Amino acid sequence: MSEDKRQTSRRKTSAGSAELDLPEATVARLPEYLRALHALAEIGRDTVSSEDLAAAAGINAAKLRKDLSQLGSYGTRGVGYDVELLTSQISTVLGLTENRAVALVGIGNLGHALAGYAGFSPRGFRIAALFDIDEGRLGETIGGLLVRHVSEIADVVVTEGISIAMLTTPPHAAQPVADMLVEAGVTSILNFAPCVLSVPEGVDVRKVDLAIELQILSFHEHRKATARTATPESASPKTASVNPPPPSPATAPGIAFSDQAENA
Amino acid sequence: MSEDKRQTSRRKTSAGSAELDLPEATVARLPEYLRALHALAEIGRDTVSSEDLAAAAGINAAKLRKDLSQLGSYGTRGVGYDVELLTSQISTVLGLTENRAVALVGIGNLGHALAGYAGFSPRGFRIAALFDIDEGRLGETIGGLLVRHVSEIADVVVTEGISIAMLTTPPHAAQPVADMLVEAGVTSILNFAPCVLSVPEGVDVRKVDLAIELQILSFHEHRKATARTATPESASPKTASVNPPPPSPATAPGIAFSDQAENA
DNA sequence: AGGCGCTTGTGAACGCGTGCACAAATCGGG
DNA sequence: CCCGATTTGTGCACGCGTTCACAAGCGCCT
Repeated sequence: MSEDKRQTSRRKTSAGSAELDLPEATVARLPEYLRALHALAEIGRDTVSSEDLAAAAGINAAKLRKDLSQLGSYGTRGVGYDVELLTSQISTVLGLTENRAVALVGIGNLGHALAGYAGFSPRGFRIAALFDIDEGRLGETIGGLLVRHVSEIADVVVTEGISIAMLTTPPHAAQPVADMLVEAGVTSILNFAPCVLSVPEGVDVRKVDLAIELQILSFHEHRKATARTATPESASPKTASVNPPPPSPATAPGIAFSDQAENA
Repeated sequence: MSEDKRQTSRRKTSAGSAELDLPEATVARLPEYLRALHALAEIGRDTVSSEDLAAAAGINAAKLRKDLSQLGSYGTRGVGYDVELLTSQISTVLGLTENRAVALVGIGNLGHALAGYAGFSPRGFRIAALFDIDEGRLGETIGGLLVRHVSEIADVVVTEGISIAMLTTPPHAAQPVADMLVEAGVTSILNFAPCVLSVPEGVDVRKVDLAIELQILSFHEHRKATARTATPESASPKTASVNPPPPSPATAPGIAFSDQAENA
């Protein structure tokens, strides 16, 4: 994400906790593998081939094997991967062994929804504090959690041991709030505000901008539309795209896709 | 996103609407440029250098120039880019000249928030229909919009001319709903459910998984933490990362970063 | 009119990520 | 004990994306 390229160039510290620097692309896929593994465990699978796991994660099998090998993973040739072991391995690498406390700043429309979202806790996170600047929201409790004033960030972040924060304020408030969070000791921010954040080195920022996602889709829509009018004879060949045949599992072998929805 | 690599390999159709196939990475950045341009226009700038615009978008200047050049853009050497012209260009390429109608399926915690989110309409989108399967929500209106039953998807998508849908259902419901949407003619889906969707060729799916974003941040937290304990002498050199110096703009030249928060 | 400074646009090198294809390894059966 | 079926782990090549550095172009000032 950030421009930080330099690594400590450490590989595997002698013994204790294996320390390794994975390619960013691999890191971004590990959570998806983890989710797929949970789904597989829930339907009773105890081992998986790379082919099956890749299908469940929506990813190329070779890519998955390379990812897991870089992780120093313990698969068994001729058999596959042990679901439980691999789950544990990835969880450890991602630092999910402890439930991480997360702060949420900006209890507006979106913040309210995230505060009540049940999908975080089974995946390693616990929303430990809510903050807003609006006096009108301060008394409110959401899911048994009190909405505090942003001026309490410094105290609460320390006492709750928070290192990750989600930012759902209006864009004009995002930078000052980010400064407060960093000052308090937060070193990772998930930014939902449509603006660029400036943070000191050592702090990671990931951005989620829903309008941007839609605009990217819009581009492809635009391209598809103009391609359709430009070459109208291509409306029949094979990719009609509108009213396709029964949307059956036309994707991959292995796991039946109706099963994969079985996760929380 | 999907595995669809083959392009129509079309470049610039003779006259009318310029047709060009941009690299995916460029497409993903164009919306960010657009947002930065809006912010610049709001503070009165009518021309921008690639350096300034890149800073406002949080991106490398050379990358920005290459992106815009691929777009066939009209900058002026020695001066920069005309803000209004460039805004219009990018908007056209992204297909944002018309306000696109978007469907939202799954009016739960998150869906409710998105339905009320004010940030879509100024960026080219209009939420035109809400759907849910839960009887309890059917009567409800959000922002003057009625929550309909999913069985009405087929009708409403056609009459409203919807081609993009956002999916905020629980994961087990995502695939069947996606099938219904595709069947109705939707060709782009923004999926918030933590599961893999199987769609026919010609349909684009983008996934937004908030827990995954947190898990990626968690990895970096884990790495930073172990690096700190492994080499405790590095706690002083320069990147203390906790309680850093006054979080001043320690990032880049060009635009003062205190200005960039001024966008809507 | 001419020169100078500034900024764009792009050619070229580099590095990362992806995908193929195969050797190595493991299990089960005969 | 050996053999074949199966699946992992990886060396290698290719392509995309990023970055640098510079030539080309534009405006302004003298």
